[in-house]
Amino acid sequence: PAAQILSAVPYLAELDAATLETIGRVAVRHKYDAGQMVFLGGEPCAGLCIVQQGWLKAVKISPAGREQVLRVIGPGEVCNEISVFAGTPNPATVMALEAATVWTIRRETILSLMDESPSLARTVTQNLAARVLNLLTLVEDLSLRTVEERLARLLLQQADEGTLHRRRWATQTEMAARIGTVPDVLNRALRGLVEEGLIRVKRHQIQILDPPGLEAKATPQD
Amino acid sequence: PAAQILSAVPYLAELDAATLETIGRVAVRHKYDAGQMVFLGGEPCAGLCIVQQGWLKAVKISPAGREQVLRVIGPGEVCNEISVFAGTPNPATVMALEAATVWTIRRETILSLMDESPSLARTVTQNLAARVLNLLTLVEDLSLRTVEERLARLLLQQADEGTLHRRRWATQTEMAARIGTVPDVLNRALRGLVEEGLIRVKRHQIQILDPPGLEAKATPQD
DNA sequence: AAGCAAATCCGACTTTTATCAAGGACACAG
DNA sequence: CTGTGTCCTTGATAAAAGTCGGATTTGCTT
Repeated sequence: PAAQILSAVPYLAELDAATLETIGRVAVRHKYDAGQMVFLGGEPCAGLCIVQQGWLKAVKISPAGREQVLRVIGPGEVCNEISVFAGTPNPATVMALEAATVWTIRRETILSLMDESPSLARTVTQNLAARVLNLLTLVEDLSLRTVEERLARLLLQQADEGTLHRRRWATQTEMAARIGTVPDVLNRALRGLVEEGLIRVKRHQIQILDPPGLEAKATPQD
Repeated sequence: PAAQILSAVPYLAELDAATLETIGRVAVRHKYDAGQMVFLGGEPCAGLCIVQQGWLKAVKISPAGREQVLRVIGPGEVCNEISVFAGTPNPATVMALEAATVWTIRRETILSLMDESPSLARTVTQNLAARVLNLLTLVEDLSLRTVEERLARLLLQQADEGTLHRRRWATQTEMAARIGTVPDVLNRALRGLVEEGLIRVKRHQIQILDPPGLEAKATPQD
C-alpha cells in the first residue's frame, strides 16, 4: 500500500499514520524508463516528488547542449521542493538515470500539512538548508577549484572503504557533468591520477590506492 | 526601540507585536566598519543575523586568496539562516562592505518561534527556497556561461531604467568576485562591451546604451 | 556469435581564463 | 595642494579548459 512505502521516506517520517494514509490516497505513482524526462525546467510546478526506487538526476542544460548535474537523487529522497515552496516553475530539469518509480504529491497538500505539523515544518527547513549547503560547495568547487581538484574530491567523497562502486549509469560523461566539465577533460584528469599511481580504474569500480596522495590533490595548491 | 526596527524586516513581518517585543529584548545589536568581518566560515553558528543598515557580502575564499561572492545582503535582509536551520557551522564568511548595523538572534529563539507560528515557518521555507534558486542560477552561470555572458547578465539584472548606479564599494574587484573571475579579466570584458557601443562606463554608474544588444551577449551563442 | 551503439581513449589544436608587471587616474587626508 | 593610497587600465605571457577527428574497446541486442 502507498502509505507503507511513504512511511519509509525520512522526509515524511514525522507524520503520524493517519496523515500518511491520507497522503497515500492523494499521491500519484509514476514509472519512468532510463533516460526519460521526469520534469522539464521552466514548466509549472508539478508537485513534490518522492523517489521510491531507482535514481534520478537534476540538471541545468545550456543551449549548446552542455549539462551541469546539480544533484543525484536516490531512493527515499525528495525532489522538486524548490518549486513547491517558492511557488515558481521547476528550476531544473529532472531525468531518470535508470528505471525509476516516483510518487507525486500536489503542492497544496504539502503546504497545508506543514501548517498543521511543526515537526514537518522543521524537517522541511532542515532539508532546504541542506540543499543550500550542497549548492554552496558546488559553487565553491566550480569557482575556486580546478578540474583535477574537483575530481579528486568527488572520488574521495563517493568512495566507500577505498573503493568506489560505479553504477551502470555512472559513466565518465555523467561524472564530467557532475563536476562541471566535458568527458574528454575528465578522462585526461582520470588518467593523470592513474599514472601517478593514486587510483586504479577497473571495470565497474575505481580503487583509491593512495588516499593521502589523493587528499593532497583535492586541496588547492595555493 | 528594537521592536520597531525589527517590525520593518519582511522576514519577521508575520509575527505579532508581542513576539516582536520579546525578540527585541533578546536580540543583540552590533556595528561593523567597512571591510570588517561579521562571521567567519567554519566557526560555530552565531545565530540569525538581521541587517538594519548598510551592506554585507557572503563569500567563499580559496587558500590562494581568490574570492567568490555568494550573495550581497542589504538593509532588511536576513543572513546566516543556513547554519541556524541546518545546525552546522557558518557555511560562508560574511563581511561588511560599508559601515553596517546588524542584529543577532540566538538559534534556539528562532526555532521555537517557528514551532508556534506556521506563518513564520512558511516565510522561512520561502526564503530558503529563494536562496536555493539564487544559487542554482549562480551554478548555471559559473558552469555554462562565459565571463562575458555573466557580466552582461549582471549588468542587465542590476540596472534600473537603463542605468546601473554603483555604490562606493561596487568596485571592479567586487564585480569580478561576484561573477567568479578576477579583476583583470572583468575589466577587459567591460571594455569590450564599451568598444562595441553597448554600454558606457562613467564615474559611479554604468549606462546601458543598447539593451537588446546586451541581451544578445547575455545569451550563450548558438 | 555478429553487429551496432555507446563509452573510452588519445593526440593536436583553439579558445578562454588567469597571471604578471607596470603605468596612469582618481579620491581622500593631511 | 600634495602626497599616498586604491582603483583602473593595458600588454605580454602562461596555464587551464574545451574542441575536434578518429581509433578502440565494451556491452548489449539480435
